[in-house]
Amino acid sequence: MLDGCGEKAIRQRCFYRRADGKLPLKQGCSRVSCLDMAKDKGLTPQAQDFSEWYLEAIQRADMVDYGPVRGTMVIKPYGFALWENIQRELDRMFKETGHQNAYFPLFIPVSFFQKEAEHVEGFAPELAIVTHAGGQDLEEPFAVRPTSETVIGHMWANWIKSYRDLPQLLNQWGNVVRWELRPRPFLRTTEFLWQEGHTAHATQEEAEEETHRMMGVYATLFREFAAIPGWEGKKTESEKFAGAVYTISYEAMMRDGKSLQSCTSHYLGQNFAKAFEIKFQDKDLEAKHVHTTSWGFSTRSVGAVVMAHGDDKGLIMPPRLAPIQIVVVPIYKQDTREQVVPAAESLTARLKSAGLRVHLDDRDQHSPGFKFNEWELKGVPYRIELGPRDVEAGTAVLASRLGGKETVGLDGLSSLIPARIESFHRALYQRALEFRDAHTFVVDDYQAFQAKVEEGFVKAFHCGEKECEKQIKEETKATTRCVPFDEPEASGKCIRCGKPNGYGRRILFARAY
RNA sequence: CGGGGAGUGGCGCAGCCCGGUAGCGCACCUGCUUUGGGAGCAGGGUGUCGCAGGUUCGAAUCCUGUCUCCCCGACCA
Repeated sequence: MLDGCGEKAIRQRCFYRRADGKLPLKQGCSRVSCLDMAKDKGLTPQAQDFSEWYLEAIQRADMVDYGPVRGTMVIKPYGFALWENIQRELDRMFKETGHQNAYFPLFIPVSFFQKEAEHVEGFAPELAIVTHAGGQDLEEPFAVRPTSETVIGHMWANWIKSYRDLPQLLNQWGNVVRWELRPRPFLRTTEFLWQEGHTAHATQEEAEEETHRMMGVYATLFREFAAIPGWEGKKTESEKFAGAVYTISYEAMMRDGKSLQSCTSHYLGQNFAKAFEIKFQDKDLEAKHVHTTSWGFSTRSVGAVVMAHGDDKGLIMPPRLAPIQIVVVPIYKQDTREQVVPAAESLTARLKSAGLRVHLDDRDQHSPGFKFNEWELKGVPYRIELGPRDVEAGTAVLASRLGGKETVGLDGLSSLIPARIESFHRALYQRALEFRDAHTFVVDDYQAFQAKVEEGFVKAFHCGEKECEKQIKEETKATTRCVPFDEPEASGKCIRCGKPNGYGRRILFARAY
């Protein structure tokens, strides 16, 4: 029999499928589909298997590879470039809101985690603990940080004496480790990169204001840069951060209708202040505990960008964050090469000096068609095709990743592209918003709830009891995502148990990553 | 940790039942012809067959042990 893509290959992301999208037969496929490869090098369609699509898309776009230890990943240059662009914008906004960067140690004494009851309970199962170092067992084992509230609290206890030392507005860029049982690249990895902000304030009001302000920064990043609409709202008791008084999150919808908790901001009250004795003397001469906050945004957001915008051709990069905003593909035969390539080079140089992130794909070993597909897979917003006919006419073909080609004059390109990038951003956001709204349902009976939660987000009333929430999760796989801030006040009966609603409005449910 | 599957060139697989010294496709390298939507031909390199024992004249293949990975469930940015 023929060999090639057996059944296992289908499951384990052999990239070659039949052109009709059907799974090849176990044996017949084999070579048949392999012969089809030349014709069909596409991704698994999203509608067929979204999670398979995701894994193929990020690997073939060359963003990521698996690390040797389970649950770890290598972020390759193309993926890291996206993260760097996210970092740059966030870091700028953190500084604009008065924060300073600092760095706290990776290793934290295990005993620190035991000082805050909820915190220890929440994080104990996923702590990686070092018990052996320097050739011998350690007297006191230390944890690899899963988050830094405890070390920072410990340091603050020394640093903060007076109300004059407040507020503390700190941010740290770094890595954390959480021993995850079911990892997926970007979405859930054992080690991940993030930013964690930590602030300490004299009053509750000020700390709560900070909690919301920073969620606002995150929302700006998502809406204005990543073009991802979402819902901001408060987490229910069972979904909040371990050790927080309350948690607010940004819930974004992926193209399979599932929710991705894309970042969180916590009001920690005086929980950590009491556990770590962070006290200050106030103006009224009283000794008081500070109020703290923390807020985090991780490389998970890279997964959000992929899953919120991508289509069957691959990624679609939001242009304000795209590592490459425009790719120039010269098209030539041997005898026209000398004519086309220099023109493409000078066009690239002009676009670069207009402040755009441009790449000239002058590889000789690939055909233009191959390059078109590859850059579409990588999600580059705009492509400029430049061939001999164009050079002669002083034009170029401008192709958008959202569809459509047009012939444009070479002279005006440097001023045309920035405007196009802005309209691309708006169109991408609009597209995501329409998708989100088309997949969000207001529901009042449990049967409809069960049906709709398979298609997207559901807004419904809930009693607010943990046990009831748990039942819903078991029965539908859906969890409470948040109590959205912009949801109008209303009253009604709990979708499942019929008791009076506990939040004064409908809350958001969805299956989540 | 419970249930299922798999470890063979970079990737995906065949070979194993019935032991005889490893093969296919893709990728990669070289050359020529190509290049406006995934190019063609010719030549070439690539393996401690997951690891450790055992059986045997001989093990990818049979036996024992062990490790790892993937999928499904309970935790999470």
